Amino acid sequence: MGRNASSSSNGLTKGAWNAHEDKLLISCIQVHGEGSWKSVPQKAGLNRCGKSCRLRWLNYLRPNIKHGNFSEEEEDLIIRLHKLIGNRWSLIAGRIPGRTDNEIKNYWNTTLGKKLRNQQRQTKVDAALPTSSPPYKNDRTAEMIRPKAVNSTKSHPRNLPNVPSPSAAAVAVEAAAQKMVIEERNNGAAIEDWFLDFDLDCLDGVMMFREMDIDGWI
DNA sequence: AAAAGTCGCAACCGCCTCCAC
DNA sequence: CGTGGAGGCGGTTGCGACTTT
Repeated sequence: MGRNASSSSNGLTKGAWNAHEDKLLISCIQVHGEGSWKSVPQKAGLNRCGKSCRLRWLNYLRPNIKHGNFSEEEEDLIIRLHKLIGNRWSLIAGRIPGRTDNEIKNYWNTTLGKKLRNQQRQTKVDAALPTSSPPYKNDRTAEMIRPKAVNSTKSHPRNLPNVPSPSAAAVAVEAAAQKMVIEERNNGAAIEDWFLDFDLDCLDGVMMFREMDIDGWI
């Protein structure tokens, strides 16, 4: 799968990696560590650019990377995180041990996104039928928002979720997400991580409120 | 059996931020 | 303070594998 090996205009090899190249890269990193990627090709004796080496290592060769099907728990977590923070794949990947941002992104673009769109469509059909169950009931993904692609979310820090009113928990999520933006700018990843935990708790709160609302409790 | 269509995923591209100078 | 290079990220592409007709 992937692309055939070919040479770029600057003479560097492009396309699919072969077993020999993988071996060279692995042994280089075992010896020198994940230091400066620019110097890795030279150290490893590879005719690749540093970026390509980095990508190959991070997405495929790195130890403890899980390959294969996503579990239901992982799927659920991806959906929840995506709802919360949008297409920030590296951040999502950081929450799912053994999965890479690229893999999650691919999974989303192929399997999950499609699945959710189908569910959404089904929800609309159900909603149109007078005897159908209320929307959202037992469906955490009914309001999935797929943010339009932007060049870099670093310059557009958040695609904030449109959590439905009138839930008080929704307000809390919104506020926490806004705070994340500010704190991210000011203090970096540690704070972001903390707020992500907080937001996940809030998201559970939103779901609870929503179901209570549907059930007529509030 | 073979052509056409679809899917899945590794890898590339281009933009952004960070940081050393 | 401005600049340039490196690393990181998300979007997109290319192509083999698989499925359908």
